[in-house]
Amino acid sequence: MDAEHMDARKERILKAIIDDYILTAMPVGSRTISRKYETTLSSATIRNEMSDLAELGYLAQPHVSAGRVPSVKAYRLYVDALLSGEELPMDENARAYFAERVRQMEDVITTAAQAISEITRYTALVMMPKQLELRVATLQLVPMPKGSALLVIVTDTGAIRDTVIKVSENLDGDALYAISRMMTERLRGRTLQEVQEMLRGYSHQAGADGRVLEGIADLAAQMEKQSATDTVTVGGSHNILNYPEYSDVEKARAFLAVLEEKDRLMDLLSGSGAAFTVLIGPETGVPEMADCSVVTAGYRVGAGHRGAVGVIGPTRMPYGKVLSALNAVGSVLSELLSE
Amino acid sequence: MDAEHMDARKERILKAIIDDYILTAMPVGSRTISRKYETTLSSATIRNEMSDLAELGYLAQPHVSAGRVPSVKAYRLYVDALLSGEELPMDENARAYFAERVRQMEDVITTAAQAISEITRYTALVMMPKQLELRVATLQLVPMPKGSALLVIVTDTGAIRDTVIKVSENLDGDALYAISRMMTERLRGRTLQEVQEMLRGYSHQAGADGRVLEGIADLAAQMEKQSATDTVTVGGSHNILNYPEYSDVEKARAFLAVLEEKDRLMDLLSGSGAAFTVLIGPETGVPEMADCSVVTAGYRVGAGHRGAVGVIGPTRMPYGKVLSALNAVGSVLSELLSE
DNA sequence: TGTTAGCACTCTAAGCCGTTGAGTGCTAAC
DNA sequence: GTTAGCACTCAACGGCTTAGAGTGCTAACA
Repeated sequence: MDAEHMDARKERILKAIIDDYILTAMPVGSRTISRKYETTLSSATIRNEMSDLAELGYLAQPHVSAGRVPSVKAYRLYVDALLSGEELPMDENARAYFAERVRQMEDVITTAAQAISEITRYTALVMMPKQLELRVATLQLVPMPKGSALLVIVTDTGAIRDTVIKVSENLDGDALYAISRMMTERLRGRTLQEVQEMLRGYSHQAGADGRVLEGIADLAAQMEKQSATDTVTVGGSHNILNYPEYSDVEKARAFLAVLEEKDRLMDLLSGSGAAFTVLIGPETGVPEMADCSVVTAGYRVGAGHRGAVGVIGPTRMPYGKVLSALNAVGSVLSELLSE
Repeated sequence: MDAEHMDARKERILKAIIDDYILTAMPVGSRTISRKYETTLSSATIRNEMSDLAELGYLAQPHVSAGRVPSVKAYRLYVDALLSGEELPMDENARAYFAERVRQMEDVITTAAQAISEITRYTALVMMPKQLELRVATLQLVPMPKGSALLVIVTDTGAIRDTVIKVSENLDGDALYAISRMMTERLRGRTLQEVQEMLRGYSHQAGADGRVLEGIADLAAQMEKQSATDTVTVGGSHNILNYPEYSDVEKARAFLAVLEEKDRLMDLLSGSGAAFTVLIGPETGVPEMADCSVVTAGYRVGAGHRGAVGVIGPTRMPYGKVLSALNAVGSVLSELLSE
């Protein structure tokens, strides 16, 4: 039996099977296709075609008297067709999620994760790439009640971080501003790394309040630590429970446990660097997600740097819709973070 | 048949049954008690006692040939004994969780939720009470690259909120500080409500950059909105999957759905106002949590105000351990937030 | 009077059919 | 190349049986 090659009809039938399976999560029989999709053909004809498709490796049978289920190879074909198609449509209401609170990078990232998970009803991943060589732009002390002050550091990229430190009770707003000015003058343009080195040296000297110097060094260290490594945020983690693939609590637990391991998630997101990536089932390399696919889209953040947004859901997911959602959120992110 | 009254031995047996059930989640038989807990008594004797306890309403039988399961009344007795006992021990390593990042109130709350869920392996709730009448203490603009500035508002209670706003490109650090000083002078001591009213009035006038005024008003509005209502944070929500009570995905989903409804959670936390509260099963009034108990502990936050920390877990939970964990985290919170 | 051994009884959980129905593969006719 | 028809397979389901856990009761004992 020569395995026949794909022709247009086979492709149509395969697509119909995938579409139906995505909808129902149940093996698809020849009658279903004959009645719902290819009404001009009888179920027997569909059976012959399905048999060929099975031989070509596009369909699998859970058991002999069940319908057919798309294989990884089938999804691959399906997705590749999608990706090579014309421009992806853009889910338009994505922007609405960002209407209000655009504050810091972290907020934007969290909002994005929430937006994606709500739009798609799957688990969302958002990756923020590391930012090396952050340089101090401004440093300021804001007076607070009771001998405290809020230390704010702003970097050249616009990242903001603050912390509360103790200062002498007799420093008023003007005094704190004077210190801020002086420190900004000295530290502007330095990398976080340099700031720490400089201040650790100073701190034994006299001069300004030692606690201020220490506070600055600590905050710089913290900022560096947080920004020197890619971070990934998860949204809608328990959406997975909505899908019959994970109606077994054990499987669901294993899945959720993987979501806690940020480095494994990183591997999923830091794909080829292409605009879109789709990893299907075993391609993810994560056994606990054998029934899942990971769809990712890149977004620009400033010069050259790239982040990624993604979705984890059952292999049978409406890839088209997911891709447009990611496309939309990715664009909004590029826009917000490239300013 | 007169229902006998409780005596010391009945109480011991009941406690043994509860302890065993907490451990195993399986109906407890008379043999188990006779061998593991009351080794001097035969199973027949235990059976007689258990029969009495059942008649008194402390034990239930899933079916006639199964062991006994503690009733709500039994848990109540067990817990009340616990609560009226001597001082609760304090889980000592709770403080370790707060070692590093003590920044804003929100951070503390989130950390607390995480700490509780990790210590107990249950779902944690942390309630932060509303703060009416917040008054502005300081207001400051920190220069940022490219015609932006970071607007920071600090209240008399030490709450901090910031937002990025656009300002004229030609305002340097000193100019921004001058504006900050002026605005602080005018707004210090005003409630957030008043600030908004004043600024909405101004904004049509000339004077300072209109966008600054608008930014301040917006931020004040946001702060007020956030602080005017009790908020509740959830940690470790999917810990529930660890327990056989929720090995059914449907039940687990319903449970997780309730966790999203903050107002229902509020009802659980805003209990009697006692130091500790335990709601057992149906006492929670949440049908989706019929197999759960809610344990809460209050903590002080500033003058008079009270927040609450809590745990949601299966009715058969080690109440003693949970109470000490909550006690410990509550104390740390009181300490951190009363400063 | 309280404790215990013994025994009959009950009821779930687990395994074992037989049946049903969906869906296939193959063949023969169009 | 398409289709009707038919034999065949296999999971899912319900009914049945069995094994085992645990009870309640009774009678004997200290």
